[in-house]
Parts: sequence; C-alpha cells; structure tokens
Amino acid sequence: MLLDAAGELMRESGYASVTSRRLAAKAGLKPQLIHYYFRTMDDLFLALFRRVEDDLVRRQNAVVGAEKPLRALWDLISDRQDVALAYEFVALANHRAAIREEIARFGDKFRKAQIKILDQILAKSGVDTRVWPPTFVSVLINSLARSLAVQDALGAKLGHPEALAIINRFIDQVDKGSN
Amino acid sequence: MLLDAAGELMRESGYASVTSRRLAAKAGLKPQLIHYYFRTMDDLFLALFRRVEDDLVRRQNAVVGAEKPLRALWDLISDRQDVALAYEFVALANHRAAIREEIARFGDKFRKAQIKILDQILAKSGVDTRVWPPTFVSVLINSLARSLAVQDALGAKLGHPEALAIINRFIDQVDKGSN
DNA sequence: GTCTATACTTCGATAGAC
DNA sequence: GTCTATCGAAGTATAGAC
Repeated sequence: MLLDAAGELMRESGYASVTSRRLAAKAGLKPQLIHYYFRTMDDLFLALFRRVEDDLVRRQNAVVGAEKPLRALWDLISDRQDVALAYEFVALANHRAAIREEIARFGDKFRKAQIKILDQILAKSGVDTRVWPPTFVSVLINSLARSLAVQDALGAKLGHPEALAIINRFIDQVDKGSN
Repeated sequence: MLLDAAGELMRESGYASVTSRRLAAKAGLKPQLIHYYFRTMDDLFLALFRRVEDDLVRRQNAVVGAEKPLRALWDLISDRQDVALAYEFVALANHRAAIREEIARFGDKFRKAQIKILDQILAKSGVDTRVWPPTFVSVLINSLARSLAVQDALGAKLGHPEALAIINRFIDQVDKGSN
C-alpha cells in the first residue's frame, strides 16, 4: 500500500516530493512508520523500483499470447504512467548510486527478454530480419515509444502524427503477417 | 556564472540538489545572494533553461554548414551533458508548471527548426523523402540519440552496438550524397 | 552588490512508551 | 506495529546594515 502511494506521488509530483512526511500524509499514517517499514528512503525507492520492474517484465511476457503481439508490446512501452515513472527514476539515479545500478541491471534484463520476444514475433511475421534485426527493432521501438510519450505528456507534439503513421504501418504489417 | 554552476550541479547531482545553499557553496557566495539575483528558485531554473535553449538552437543552426551535416546533428543531440540536463528538466517539469510550459514551447520550436534543416540535408543527399520524410527522420533521430545516450550513461548498453551500426550506415549514406 | 541575522518550514532518522 | 517526542540538518525567503 505504501509503495502504491509512493509510486503515485512520484508520478504526479516528482521523486523529490516523495518524502516520509508527505507519503505518510497520503497514506494516513505517521511519518515515523515509513521508517519502520523502510529504514531509509533509499530502501523505499529501491523496493518500489523492484516492484515496478517485476510488473513490467511480467506484462512484457504476456504480449506473446496477444492477438496483435507487436501492438501489445508498443502499447506496453508507451504507457504514460510507466514512462513518467521511468523518467523520475532516471533522474533519481543521477544522484543515488544504488538506484543507478539497479536501473542499469534492469535495463539490460528487460531488453534481453524483449529481444527474445521480438525474435519470435518477427520470425512469424515474415518481415526480413536482415533489414529488421530484433535487437535493432527493440532499441528502435523503445526509443520512439518513450520519447513520444514523454513529449506528448509535456505538450510538445509537433511531428508526432506523421511519425505515428509510419510506426503504425510497420506494427500493423508485422502483426498482420503474424496470424 | 551562477547559471553555469547551477547547470553543472544539476547534471552531476540532479535538480533536487540545486538549492540556494549548495549553489552558493559551489560559487563561493552566501546563499542569500542567490535570492538577490533570482528571487525564487523557479526564476533561476527558468533562466537556466532559456540559456541552454538558446545555445542549443544556435548550435543546431550551425550544423548546416558542416561537412557532414547529419553527423553533426546526430552528435549534437547525442551530447551526454545535454541529454542529462534535458532529463533533469523533464523531471523538474513534472512538478513545476512554469518549467513544463517552457519546455513544451521549446520542444516544438526546436523540432520545427530541425525539420527545416533536415529538409535541406535530405534533399541534397538524394535520399527518397517519400520513404524518409524530414519530420519522421527528426522524430526518429532525436528519440534514438537521447535514449542511447541516457542508457549509456546509466550503464545499460545491450543492443547499442547493433543499433548504432545501422544508424551510422544511414547517417553516412546521407552525408555522402550530400557532397 | 554583499554581508549578518533571522524566521519559518520541512527533511531524515532515532529513542522509547505502549 | 503504532504512537509521542525529539534531534540536527537543510531548505526558501526576507529585512536591514554597510
């Protein structure tokens, strides 16, 4: 419950506003209880990150069974809430070594799993994997999805429709061949 | 001088560590002087952002005259220092409305200028702009450059060599035709 | 412009009673 | 597990002397 509240606070107001006092207020507890469950705030941030991490890996694995797997993957990595949280964690990692290491570890783990999944999706789709190697597609779609999501959230959308048209065409083509 | 120090602090330790006390310490001043030059910390962040903004637009305009213009643009938007700062500002924008608006405004302005430049570069290069519309190339290279830079900085580099090989091939092809 | 002094708030974290 | 009490540090910001 505390981690839920912490995540919400972080997405809405940034990592700097996740303080023991504010978090406690949101959860209807006394600030001291935060330190009972998580000795330091670093412990809390790490616990939250690991939780989000597990959830993302689990959801990513689930796209394999979807009717339109690449679309499902794209939607997953485009999720506004997730992207906002990811940005906060990256900024947080800038001055918390423990977080930075965990993010780096996760980044590679998530990508490794994603490449495996894309390998299957692309093979079934009939797309030429010499032109579109799964590794490249992974880097490509994650970059695009996150950039578009964050810029959209900020309110800068110039060029997005044109880009999305091309991206959607690619996704649909892959998912069409997939069935 | 203060803005230089603030930018450095922000890149190194995150926006949350840009406080009047720490900034003053770094600059060898008393904390109260910060408030003399910038009444509030918001004013300071805005002033810093506008400064970085102008600098980026200026540097982007300069790539037109470069021998390898697309490579010059790619290097510009891949700059580790700039990307780190950009992430901090986005995170900061999450809970400072004034910053968010300024970033959105800049995002569209920067992209608009970039599309214009890419229009020239791509036209000269002989690349088929029906396959590679300048707007799409703009969204694409900014997404890729920033994602790769930030992940690199964190220490997650899985798949980067493969992606860069493909990106570099495209850039070289464009710049080759450009001369 | 730079200083001292200072007000007020919020922070992380611990001790100890129940 | 939850409470009261409390410490010391750090934050933003203002007033006023020089």
